[in-house]
Amino acid sequence: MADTEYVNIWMRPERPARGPRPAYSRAQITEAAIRIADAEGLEAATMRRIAAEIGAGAMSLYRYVPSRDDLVELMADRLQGEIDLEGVPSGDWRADLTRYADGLRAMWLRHPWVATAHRSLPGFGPNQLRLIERVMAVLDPYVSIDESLSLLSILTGYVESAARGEVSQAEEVRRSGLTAAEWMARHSPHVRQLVESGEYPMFSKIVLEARQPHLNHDDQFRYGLERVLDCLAAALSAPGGPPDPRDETFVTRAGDETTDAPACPVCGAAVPETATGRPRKYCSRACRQRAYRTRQETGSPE
Amino acid sequence: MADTEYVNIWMRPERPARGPRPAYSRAQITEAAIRIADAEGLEAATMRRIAAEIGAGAMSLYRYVPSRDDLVELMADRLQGEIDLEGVPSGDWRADLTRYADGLRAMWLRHPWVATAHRSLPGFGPNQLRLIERVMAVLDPYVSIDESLSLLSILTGYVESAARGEVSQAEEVRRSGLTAAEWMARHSPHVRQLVESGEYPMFSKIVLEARQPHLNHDDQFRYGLERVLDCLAAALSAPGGPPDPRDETFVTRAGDETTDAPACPVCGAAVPETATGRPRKYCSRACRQRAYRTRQETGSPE
DNA sequence: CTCCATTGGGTACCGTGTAAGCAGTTATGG
DNA sequence: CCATAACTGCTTACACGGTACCCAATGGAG
Repeated sequence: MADTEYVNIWMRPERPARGPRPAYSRAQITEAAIRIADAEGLEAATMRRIAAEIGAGAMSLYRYVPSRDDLVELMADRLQGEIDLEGVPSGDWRADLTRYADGLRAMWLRHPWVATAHRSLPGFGPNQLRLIERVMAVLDPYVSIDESLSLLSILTGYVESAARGEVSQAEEVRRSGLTAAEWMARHSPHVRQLVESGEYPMFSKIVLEARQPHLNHDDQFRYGLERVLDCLAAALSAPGGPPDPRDETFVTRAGDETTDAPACPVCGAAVPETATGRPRKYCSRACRQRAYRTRQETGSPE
Repeated sequence: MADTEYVNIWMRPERPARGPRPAYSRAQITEAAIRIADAEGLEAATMRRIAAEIGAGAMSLYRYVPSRDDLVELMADRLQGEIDLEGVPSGDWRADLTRYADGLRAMWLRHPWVATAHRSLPGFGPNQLRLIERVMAVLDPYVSIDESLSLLSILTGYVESAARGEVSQAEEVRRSGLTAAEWMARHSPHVRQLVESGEYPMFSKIVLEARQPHLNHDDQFRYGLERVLDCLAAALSAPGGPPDPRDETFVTRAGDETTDAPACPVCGAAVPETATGRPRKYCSRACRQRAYRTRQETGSPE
């Protein structure tokens, strides 16, 4: 209930104006969490474990991050920052998008747990925003924004879907504690049984005839990627665009919350009552912080 | 420990040979769990909650299912069974795949929690196998198994990616307890701030100019789907068929397609062959027009 | 009939995220 | 200079999660 006024992790200030120097930082916590998740999976990155990693108490983390979900969001955005698109757009859209696709996939493979953390929603994190700037600029000279969004979502969809496939097998293997070969060996009886039943001819054909699944993942990926890029190339020159829409804009007026409780002067949300009955002016610690900073910056007495 | 010999849920027999009649069934439990997950999200489908739903004790479920993860797998496979592909393949591959895509997306929208449950790995469940049989048979007459796998993974990747986007917003809204309008209103200050900062021109352009994001999701989906199907169509009619995965250099060969075939001077894509065999310079009318416009603006003779 | 594998149910354990209150630490007002 | 407010990291405590283990009841096999 507390701190509900911040829509995002990104809207919430990291450091307060006064008081002792924080011993840690969001970046440090995020880094530790990523280290653990890389090694043992996202579910191993519990609050206690992360805190132990940096030598803090479990609850201390909540001084920096309002909840674990928010921490995961921080982690996800940090990951987006790993995709290096320096110099993009270069003028060669195909090369640029190949680089983007490779970078995105490589990031997924380095951090298999993104499959769990990823929300497919705009998180508005700084790294994601920077990435959007680069990638969206690639097709901008050729097509409309709407078309750019559509085409790039096809590309990103392909990359993430491919990466998800690679990653989930790796995760399965990791979780089972077996090697990849052992995993395959364990599953083969079932597969053989399915094939021998004769009920699944296409499945059997895949198992018996297909060479793709046994192929180098890199080549598999690259082949599909070329197909997708061919698709984009065709679309870049296609007549017309997406269907004509009409709708109101995303940026709407601020919410009109109606509550009878005293309103927080910073965010306007209802001020929660404390158990002690001590009157509060702000709805949360964070809002109080913000008010102080604002007062300091503006020199306002109140 | 005791049940390690079973690789899968599917390998484990549901009912023992002897003893009292079980009071419940896997199907019944799965159904109840799906009902709860549909209404309140996958995280609400706890063992205790599911058991309560069917009037059993929490631990009783473990007589039917070895773990919650396995139950989730049962649920996921049940969902695959909802995709009706009766009569597929019909001979019209494009219609078949459209039906598959629509069915897959509709299933996702009915059960938003698949985004969490889905593992992108072959689970070898009966419904998934049946689905594979139908879908893989669609392109089987035209291309190799390997090509079928590649192309269909592009399609499935697009559909799931699109559905994941729609669903995750819906889930976000559901979890926050707000209406979609309220959610947007809550986020708009941050968006506005980002736009007004001037640091993110492409993002701003999306917010201020794009109409797609506010478009009917169905239309958005269908537009991208047509693009993907166009891509498949191009691959199906590629000269000489798909590259042979056994060929170690098939990757570069796939890349060379654009240079081997005459390339469109505007977009760089391969110029498609016409049914009449009439030679073309540009890959489409739009590219020709674009080249014409450019020529006029720059005054270039060619 | 007896036997006993299997049933559904209950209790208990450990690990999770996190709310609330604690004793120190620091910046600020007087 | 001090008193104090605001903040720090930490500890305790709680509700809830999956599930290991034990139980009496049940009903088919012999």
